[in-house]
Amino acid sequence: MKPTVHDIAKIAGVSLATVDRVLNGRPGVRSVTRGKVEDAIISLGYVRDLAAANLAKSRTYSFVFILPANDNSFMIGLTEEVRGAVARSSSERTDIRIVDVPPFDPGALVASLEAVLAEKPAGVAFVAIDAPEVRAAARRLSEAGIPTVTLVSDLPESSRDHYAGIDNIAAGRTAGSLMGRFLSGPLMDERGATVAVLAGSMLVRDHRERLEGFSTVIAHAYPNVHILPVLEGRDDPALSETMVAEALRRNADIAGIYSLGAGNRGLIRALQTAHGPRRPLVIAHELTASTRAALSNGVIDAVLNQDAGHEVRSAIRVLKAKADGLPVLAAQERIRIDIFLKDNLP
Amino acid sequence: MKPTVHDIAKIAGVSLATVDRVLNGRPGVRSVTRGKVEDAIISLGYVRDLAAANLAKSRTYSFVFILPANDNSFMIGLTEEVRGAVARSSSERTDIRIVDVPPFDPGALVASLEAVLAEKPAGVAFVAIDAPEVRAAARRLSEAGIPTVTLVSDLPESSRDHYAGIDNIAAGRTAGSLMGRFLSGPLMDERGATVAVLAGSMLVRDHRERLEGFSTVIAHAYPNVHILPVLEGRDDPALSETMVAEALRRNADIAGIYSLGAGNRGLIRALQTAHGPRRPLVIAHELTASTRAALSNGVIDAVLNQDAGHEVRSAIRVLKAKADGLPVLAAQERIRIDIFLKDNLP
DNA sequence: CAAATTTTGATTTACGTACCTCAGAATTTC
DNA sequence: GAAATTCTGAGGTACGTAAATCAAAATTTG
Repeated sequence: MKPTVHDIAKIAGVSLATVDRVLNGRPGVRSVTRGKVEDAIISLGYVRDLAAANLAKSRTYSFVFILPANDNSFMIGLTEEVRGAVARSSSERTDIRIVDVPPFDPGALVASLEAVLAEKPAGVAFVAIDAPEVRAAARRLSEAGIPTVTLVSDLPESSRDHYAGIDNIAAGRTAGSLMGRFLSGPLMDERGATVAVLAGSMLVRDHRERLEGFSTVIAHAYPNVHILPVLEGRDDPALSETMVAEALRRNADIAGIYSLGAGNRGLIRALQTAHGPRRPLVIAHELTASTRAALSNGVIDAVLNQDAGHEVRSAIRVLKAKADGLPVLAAQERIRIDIFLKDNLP
Repeated sequence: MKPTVHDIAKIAGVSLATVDRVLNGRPGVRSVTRGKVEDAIISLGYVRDLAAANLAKSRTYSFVFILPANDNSFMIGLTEEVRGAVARSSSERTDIRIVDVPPFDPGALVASLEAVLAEKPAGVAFVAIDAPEVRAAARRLSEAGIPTVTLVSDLPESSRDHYAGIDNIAAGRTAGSLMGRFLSGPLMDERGATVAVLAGSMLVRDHRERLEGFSTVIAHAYPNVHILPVLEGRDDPALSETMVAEALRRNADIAGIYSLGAGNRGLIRALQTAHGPRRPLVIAHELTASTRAALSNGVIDAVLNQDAGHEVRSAIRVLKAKADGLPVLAAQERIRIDIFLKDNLP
């Protein structure tokens, strides 16, 4: 039988009330008595029954998810996943609220974080923007004892408790390695090969990190692959399309394209209308309806993906664990970089 | 406020006892009364509080994991993951027991399943062997109302409730696609390229399926890649090593090796001692200490992996859900094929 | 040493559900 | 219409913990 508070009281020779005071850190216990109770807890190997405790407290975990009101497929999918979690939340004693913020706007994010801080939720998840004022707001949350998790985009060297997202440098390295290997041979002559990079904005940390990883691997392992200046398409379909089309026109010898942002719809349109000597090798990020279709019909060769559903569920698990002061299973919470070819599409 | 049984009683105009009889399918309720209660349940949107119910029943889920006593790294890791789950199980109202069976022995597996059936656990997970008698034993379990999950290796067209493992045909296709792309160019001349396949045994379903996927992609997309007859190394390090060494000696032009079983330690040793004109391109399965090292230092080029921890946790979640009659979140329970290059090693 | 303060015990109620008993009401059977 | 049977209500206890009250004991303070 699992030991209960009653067993502790019996072994320690104190009353239930005292055990309760020790367990819940309430005042009014001499240190000698506290010691006796703690010894009993250890010797019995007591672990609090969380289900019973939550029932007694009639506790619900109230979490807030702050999400950018972005219109790209990935962010829409992410929001959808959080909605799904909201739908399931009642049966899991969680009460999840979604707060929308304008995208790429540190000030708005800070304002949201402040507003959220005021209502003292049991935990906050947000898509970070890498700015000092955001870091300061995160610090105020953690100083108020509110567990915080960054989602998709991290805020390193801050007081966040956890990051639910992929390692973007590793993602860029992986893209670089695939690009190098796929290009070696058929698409590369003795003069080397030229590769274009399409990003959203170099102001966003994820994009910077992916480019960094990509460039590093290319420079070290595939020195005869040349990377053109980055095209910043602001994750906008129309802008991305014209930029890519323009680049293809100007550089007939583009052998590969790495799309590290969310401008894939435009990229795909540009590729479908272009008619160069040969189709460039394309590696993109995020499996959406359009990238999936492009992968199937050979317009895109590989897609690196982060599973938004996993990220959301992981964020919730971590927030819950932190709220309960429980340890986090690191292996379970590591968000993986999925590599999809047309052959392993789910 | 979430509705409770008390609210149902009030709305339906019956007593708590009657509500309880309806909710738990106990006899002694006229169909008219039952209807009133059911209407109230629906109109209130009542959902039973599982935590409270389990507390009242002082219920623990008793699950049994039947695992082959195999000595390869993957199975050892899998067992380790189940052990970890056992360690955590007390705090999750689960009581998991591990049963060892001799590997590759359908009779022994059936005997274990029978023995387990006798003790009526709340759920069973087992690594299936594709044999009619195993299928029959699984049927008896499900007829007894015991949820069953196959782990790592499936038993298709059986009465199992769920399969916690990867799609091995897709894994083989992915390996084929990577092999074809990586080979095209530097390692392939106009005469094409030769590829060797190292398997454990063609009697095991996973291995057959991986080979099937691999061969299909190669035949369709890379017709000038030739696959040598499969080497069956029985997942034994020594045997695998001699078979690979022998093959390399006989076929100096082997450009690629696909290791789809668990004979990687032997394979790596053979590769390290061989000194052909150029290193073959190697794709293997399962990220273990040895494949990880080989990936880092370039002996292996890509590793396809299934995360044993995820499989075990998924199996437990599914068994729990089935035991409670709850739906399963398919997206969460899909086990993915991880592709590791040296650049995205975790 | 008395008064004030702190510490502890005993007891109770509550959370939402399960399960049991027993009495009384309603219905069916003869 | 009486007897047998089936249904229903009222009430209780339990699961393991939280949280509160109030009295009694121990300790510290003046």
